[in-house]
Amino acid sequence: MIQDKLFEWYAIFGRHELPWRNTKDAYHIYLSEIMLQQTQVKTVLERFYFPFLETFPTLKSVADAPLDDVLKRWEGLGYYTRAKNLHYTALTCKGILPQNIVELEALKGIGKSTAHAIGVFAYGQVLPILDANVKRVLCRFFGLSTKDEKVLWERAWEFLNQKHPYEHNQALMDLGSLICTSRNPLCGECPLHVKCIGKIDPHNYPLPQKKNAIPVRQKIALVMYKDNKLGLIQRKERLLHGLWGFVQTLGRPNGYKKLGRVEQVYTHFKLELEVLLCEPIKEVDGWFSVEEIDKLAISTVDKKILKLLIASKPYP
DNA sequence: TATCCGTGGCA
DNA sequence: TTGCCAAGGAT
Repeated sequence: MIQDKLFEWYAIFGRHELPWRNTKDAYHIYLSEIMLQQTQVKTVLERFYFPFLETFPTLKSVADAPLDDVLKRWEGLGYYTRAKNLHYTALTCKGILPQNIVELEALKGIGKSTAHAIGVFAYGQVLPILDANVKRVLCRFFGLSTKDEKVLWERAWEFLNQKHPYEHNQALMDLGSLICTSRNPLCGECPLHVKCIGKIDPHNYPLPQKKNAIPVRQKIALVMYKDNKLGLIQRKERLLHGLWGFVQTLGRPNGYKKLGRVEQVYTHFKLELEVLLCEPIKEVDGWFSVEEIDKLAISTVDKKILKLLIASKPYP
C-alpha cells in the first residue's frame, strides 16, 4: 500500500516536535487548530501558542475571562472572529469540548475540517482532514486540476489509512509542508512519487487561480488628543470587530498637524492612511494615555499609528 | 456561490 | 519589491 510508504516517511521526517502533537489535552489541540487556520505554523509556534496557553491554560479559563482579554492575547494574529468564536464556544460548552464531530461542527468557528482534525488528533477517531496542505497533495496525487470540495473529501476518505489515522493525517500535512510544496515541490524525495499523477506537472494540480489586484482605499486617521489622552473607538464593523483603534475618516478636519502616513495590506484591499493630530472633533468610546492603550487590543495598523505618534512626540 | 476576514513568511 | 498564500469559516 502506498499509504505505508507515507507512514514510513512520516516516522523519519515528520515534524514530531510540534507541541500540539505532544499533548492529549483536547483544548490545546483545538486551540492550535483555530490559531493555525490560514496562518503559518511558524507564526503560531513562535509568537502566539505558548503565550496564549500561559494566560488561558484551560478552556474554562477562556470562558471565565472577558472577551477583551482574549482579544488582547490574539492581538497581531489576525482574523479576530476566531478569538470571538473561541470565547463564545468556551462559554457554550462550559469549558468541556464535545467529542462527537457533529456537535463539534455545530460550534462557532469549527467547520468540517477543524471538527475532523479535533476528532482524529484529540480523540483518535478514524477521519480524514482537508486543509490546504492535504488538498494540494491529493490534487497532485490523483491528478485533480480543481479543488472541488466534494471530490476532495471523497478522495480523502478513499486515501485514509484506517489503521493509523492520526499519523496519516499529520503525515499528509507534513508532506504538503515539506515536500509537496506549492512552489518548487521536491518530487524526487516524495514517498508517494511512484503513484502520483501530478508529478509530471505539479504546478497544474491544482491549476493556479488568477486573482484580481486589490483596490487601494485612502483615508484619514485622526489622532485626537485631550488632556494628554488619546481618543479611541472600539470597532463595531466586521473588519477588526471588537478591537480598539483611531478614528478613520474621509475628510480632513479644520485644524491639524501632520504626523505621517501608514499603510496596511488586508485580504481585499490596501489601506493608505494619512495620520493627522487634532483636537476632539468626533465621538469616541474612550480616552487613554499611551500606557493605558498598551492594555487594549489594537490592530497592526493602529500599532503603526501609535509608533508614529510616539516617534514624533508632538502633543503637549 | 462569492466575498469577506489579518498578518506575515517567503521566493 | 511584489505577489502568492498559509492546519478555514461565516455570511
